[in-house]
Amino acid sequence: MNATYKDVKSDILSKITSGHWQPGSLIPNEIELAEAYGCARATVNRAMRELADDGLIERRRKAGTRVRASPIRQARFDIPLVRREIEDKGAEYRYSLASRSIEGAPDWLRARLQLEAGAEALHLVCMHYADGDPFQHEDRWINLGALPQAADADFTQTGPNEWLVATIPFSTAEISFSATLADRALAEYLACDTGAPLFTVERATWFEGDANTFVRLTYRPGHRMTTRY
Amino acid sequence: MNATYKDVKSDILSKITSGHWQPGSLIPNEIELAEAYGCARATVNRAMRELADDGLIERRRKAGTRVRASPIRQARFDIPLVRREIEDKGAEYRYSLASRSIEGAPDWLRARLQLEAGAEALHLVCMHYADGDPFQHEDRWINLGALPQAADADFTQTGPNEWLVATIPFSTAEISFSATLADRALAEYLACDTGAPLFTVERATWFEGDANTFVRLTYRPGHRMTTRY
DNA sequence: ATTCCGTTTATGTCTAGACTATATATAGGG
DNA sequence: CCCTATATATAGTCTAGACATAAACGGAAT
Repeated sequence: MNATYKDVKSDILSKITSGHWQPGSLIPNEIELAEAYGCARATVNRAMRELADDGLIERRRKAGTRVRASPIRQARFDIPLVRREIEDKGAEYRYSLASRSIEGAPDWLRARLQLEAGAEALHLVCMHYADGDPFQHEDRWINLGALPQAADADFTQTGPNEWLVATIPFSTAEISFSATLADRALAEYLACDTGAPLFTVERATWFEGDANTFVRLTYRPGHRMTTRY
Repeated sequence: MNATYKDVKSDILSKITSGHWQPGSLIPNEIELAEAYGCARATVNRAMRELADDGLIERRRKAGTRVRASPIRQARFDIPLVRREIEDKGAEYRYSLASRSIEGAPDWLRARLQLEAGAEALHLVCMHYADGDPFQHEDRWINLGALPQAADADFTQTGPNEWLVATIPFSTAEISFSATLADRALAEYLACDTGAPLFTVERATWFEGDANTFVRLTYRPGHRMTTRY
C-alpha cells in the first residue's frame, strides 16, 4: 500500500522482464493499477511515463499501454570535454595547438553547415595528450560569420572546445561516429602507423539557427566508446 | 497566464540559451516561478525536472537550481534491428547464415561475459544485405548455459537478433563502439579491400544476472552512426 | 577554531479531483 | 457497403495543498 512511483515503476519493470506481461500485450490501465498499488493515478502515470521514455512500453490515448514488441534499445553517451575524459582516467592532460589559419570555408564544410558562398572560417588543428601520449586529434572549423570574436581568442593555452562552451551557453548539435584510416599526417600526430583504423567523432553545432562550428575528433588507435543501459 | 509545463520549459530554455541566465547562476525557485508564470508549482517542477534530466540545469534541495556551467552533452542513439535499419533506408533486406557451431567459450569471451571455465557457446556468423550489397557482418556468441534452447533454434531464415528479442523480453547491456581493420575474411564478407577501416559495434547483454550473448557487428566501409540533440 | 544539533529552505513526491486531447468503436445516413 | 458523425475509453495535464527529505546555515557546546 501507498507505493511510490519508484515502487510502481520497478514492479511493472519486473513484470515485463519476468515475462509475466508478454511483449505486445496490453497492461492494465492507470486507474486499475492505482487501485492495485493503493496510490493516486498521478503516481502510476509518472511511473509509466518514465518507462515509456525508456522505450519499454508504448502508450496511446484510448488504446492503452502495451509492452513494446521489440523494446527500443537506446544507448545514451555522455560526450565529455577531452580534458575531463583524460583526467577521469587518472592521466595528466596536456594540450597543444598545431596550426591556426583563417580560410574561406571549403565546399564540403559549406555543404555540411549550410554556409553561404564566401563564408570565412577559423581553422584550428589541435592535439590532446594523456600522460604525454597522443590521445585525440582535433580538426576544428569555427564559422567567423557567427562567431567573429573567435578570431581574437587565444587558443594556444586552452582548446577551442572549452572556449566555445564558455562562449555559447547551449546549442543543438549533430553528432556522428565512424571509422577512418590514418593518413600520413594523422599517423604522425597520433604516433601510429599509416593505415591504422581510427575511431572518429564528428560534431556540428548550431546556435539559434546559425552554424557555429564543425569538428572532427580522431582518437588514438584502439579507442572505444562504451556505455551501459 | 496558465502556462503549461512545455511553455515553462521552453521559456526557461530560451532564458538559458539567450544568456539571460548565465551558466553557473542561480535561477528563481519553484514558488517564485509558479507565481511568475501563473501556474501551479507542480507544473514548474515538471518543467525543471525535465531540463535537469536533459543536463541543462542542476538542482539541489535547499541550494536551489543553477544553470550548468558546462552543460552535459549527451547523445542518445537508437540501436535498431538491422532489418529495420535497412528497411528504413528503403532498401530490401536479405539475411544469410554463414556458419554455425557449438564451441567451448574462448578465453576472451569468458572474460568478457564472466563465464565459468568449460562454458559452451553457440557461435554464429551471419551477413545482412541491403539491396543485395553486404551491409553488416555479425559475429555472435550465445551462452548455452543461460539459453540452451538456442541450440535447437533455426537461424537459417532469420537472424539471431530477432530470435533473441522474441525470447528474452528485456535485458541490460553493455555497448561499445570502435574502429577495426578489415582482415581477409571480413573483407571478403563485406566485399571491400583488406585494410579498410570499419565501424564496429560490440554488445554484451545480460538477463537476470546471467550473460546470454555477445555480438560484434561490423558495418560496410563508410558507415556512420548519426544523431541530433 | 571545531563539532554537533536544531532550524530553515528548496526541491521531491504524493493526493484527490478536474478537465483536455486523442484514438477507437459504434451507430446512423447516404 | 462505405462514409461520417458521435460516444467513450484512456492517457495527458493541471491544480491546490500537504508532507518528506536533503542540504545549507547558524548558534551552542566542546
